[in-house]
Amino acid sequence: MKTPQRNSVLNYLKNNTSHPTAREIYDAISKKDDGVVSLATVYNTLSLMKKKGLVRELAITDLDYKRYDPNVSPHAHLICGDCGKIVDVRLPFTVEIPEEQKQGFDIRAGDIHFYGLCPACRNKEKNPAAQ
Amino acid sequence: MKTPQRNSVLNYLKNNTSHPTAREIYDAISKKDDGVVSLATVYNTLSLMKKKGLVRELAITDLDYKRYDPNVSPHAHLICGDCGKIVDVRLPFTVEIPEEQKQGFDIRAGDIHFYGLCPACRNKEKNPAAQ
DNA sequence: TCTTAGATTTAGAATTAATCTAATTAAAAC
DNA sequence: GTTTTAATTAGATTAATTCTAAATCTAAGA
Repeated sequence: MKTPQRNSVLNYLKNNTSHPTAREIYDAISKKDDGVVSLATVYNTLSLMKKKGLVRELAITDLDYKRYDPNVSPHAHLICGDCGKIVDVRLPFTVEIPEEQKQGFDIRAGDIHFYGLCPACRNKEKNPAAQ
Repeated sequence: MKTPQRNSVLNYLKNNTSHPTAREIYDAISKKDDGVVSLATVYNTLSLMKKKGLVRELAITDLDYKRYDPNVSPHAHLICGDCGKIVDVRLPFTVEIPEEQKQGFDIRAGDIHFYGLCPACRNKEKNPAAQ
């Protein structure tokens, strides 16, 4: 059903590559649209969008919150273990499990996450004093 | 430091391919060894093992708890979206990001997760009445 | 073997993301 | 406009994980 709240969430996520948490979405919308949505509705809407395949939910090791990605085309993620920044990567190949390794599973989706340090945090590590 | 509690956790994880949660580890040890360890120590020990590279922590979309895998050699995971079962898969190739796509990241680890239905849950879906 | 300093364990409290509940409000069908 | 159904919401609830501070162990040196 079309509601202002759902439109707000949809609009906020459209072309958003920051992989926000539910609370970040809530905070951003609340600031911009002056309180048109509650946190519960953000969760409800994300759950709905997920069911419809409009958003991917990302659970990432070492990050405490679920993150949401409106880009549902195949891609991997680079995650900074220091600042938590997440960026998209389009891999120039597809990763598929050979049939004989599937152990009877019917595979329907996949996540590929790479962990490391982003450029900014690499610098910080080299020059801690520069902070 | 060598303690009975840490040994318990280590032994429980050795060759364990069930990807248990912290609580599952705690429950299993408590039952077998009759209370030699507290839940806090299980968490402490897992955190230590993680730091030492003896265990991998898995955050998996749709599963609410972190899971632990003592198999730290490169491999992917198949995850059943219905019952939550996780099994290891050794891929016959390595997945690496081309240098020009790394966006300055220093990559140190990776997770590859495939989501779908395990054989048992595929059957359940076909024959719901057979339940 | 005894002592002791430092590390480990622990119960229970605290934190907090996410879910649930039940009442209010809004949407859309007619 | 009325009615029916779905959506929103504040606040309570749940539960994984972390924190705290006190008690207990470990291991190495005397």
